Formats: sequence, structure tokens, C-alpha cells
Amino acid sequence: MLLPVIECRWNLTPGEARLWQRQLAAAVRLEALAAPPRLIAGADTSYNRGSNRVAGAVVVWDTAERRVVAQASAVVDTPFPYVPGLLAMREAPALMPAFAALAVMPDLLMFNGHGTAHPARCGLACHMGVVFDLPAVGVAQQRLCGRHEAVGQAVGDGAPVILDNDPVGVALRTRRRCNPVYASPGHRADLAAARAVTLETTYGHRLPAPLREAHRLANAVRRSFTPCKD
DNA sequence: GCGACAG
DNA sequence: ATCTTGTCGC
Repeated sequence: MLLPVIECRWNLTPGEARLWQRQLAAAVRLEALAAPPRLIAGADTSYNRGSNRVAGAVVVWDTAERRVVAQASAVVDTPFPYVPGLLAMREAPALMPAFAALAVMPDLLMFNGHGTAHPARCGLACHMGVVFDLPAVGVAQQRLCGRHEAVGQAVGDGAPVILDNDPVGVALRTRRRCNPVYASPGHRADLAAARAVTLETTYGHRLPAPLREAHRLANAVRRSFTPCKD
């Protein structure tokens, strides 16, 4: 395994989880990427309503060949429900083992959710980026916090998401006539990098390919353990 | 107290 | 997140 299995209690209380986020936020490093990332890992989860069985999926997208070159998944039962601001408590337990099963080391991690555009500046992308100490960015479809001006209509147009006078993310138009996505750095990356990797892997779609592929895989895994009605 | 609220 | 048909636009 290239990436380690991180041991931790996932049955924390919301209060304990927020204390943990405070610690993790202090470890986040916002900086320019050391090198342009060729292999981008996209991660996502899928689960049925009312169920705690979560499918975590990770794909490695080769930006040079424009294809998935590795993938891994895991199924985990997590007691923690989805709580706005505590998404990592819900999804990380399934994503960690999926990453640990990956046979290829990615250059950057991309998550379906926010990075620093989070009330505690510690969204899912920060959480995962810090525990693995790898460059990470978050791309969400909805705003969690902060405010921003209207986004231009052209692909590539963006408006910074401001939280307490700080630009913590960017609302980005990745496709015409589609709502913008929210990109923010998670760890060992900066706002410019989050914006760039998002736009560079969109290929005419609203969401970047690593996330589209991870979503597809996570859904396939979930269906594999979901009883079908005949 | 009231609204907001990633997936 | 997931449950779902048709439908508008490129």
C-alpha cells in the first residue's frame, strides 16, 4: 500500500469532531504546487438514504492520457450522519481504506466538497490532504459558507468566495449555462492551483473528470450491495 | 430568535 | 447522498 490506513475513532461527538478540525486546520499549508500534477486522484462516496453503509471510491486520472489509470474502493459502515460542516466524519471512514488500496501514487487529491471554503477552514479536502500530507483541492457544487459576487457567464469566469475578509475559495464557471462550482485548496495547494486543476480537467463538463469518474465508481459499488427489486 | 446549511 | 420523467438546448 502506498498510502497508509489512518487509525482513528470515527464515533466522535460533533463537538469532538470540531476540536479535531481546529487541530487539522492549523496543519493545513496553503502554497503553490511544487509541480504540475499529472496524476489526479478523484474521490467520492455513495450511499442509500437512511443507511450508514458507505461506498468510498477513488480513481487516478492521468491528465496526459486523459484516462483512468487506477482505481480502488471500500465499503464501510459509519455511524456518523451527514452534518453540514462535518462531511469528513461521514465520508472519510470509507475514503481512507479506498486510498490505502490504491496501487498508484497520485500527485494531487481532488474531493467532492470544500477545502478551506469551510467555517473552520477545514473541509473534507483539508482533512484528507493533511492526514495523507499530499496536495489536495476541493470542488463542491454548492456553497457552504462565505459570500461572492455574481459569476460571469464565460467558462473560466470566477468570483472569489470571501469569508471573514479572506478569499477562501472561488466560484467558478466551468460550463456555459450551468451553475458555478466551488473550488478551494485543501492542503499544499493554493487558490490559483485549485482553480487551475479544476478548469484543466473539466473537458466541457461541469465537474472535473476525476470527480465524475469517482462518482461513477462509487455508485457502481453502492449498487453492488444494494438489494434490487425485481 | 431567525435563516443557512458541502454530501 | 438518493428517489425519478420528461424536457430544453447544443
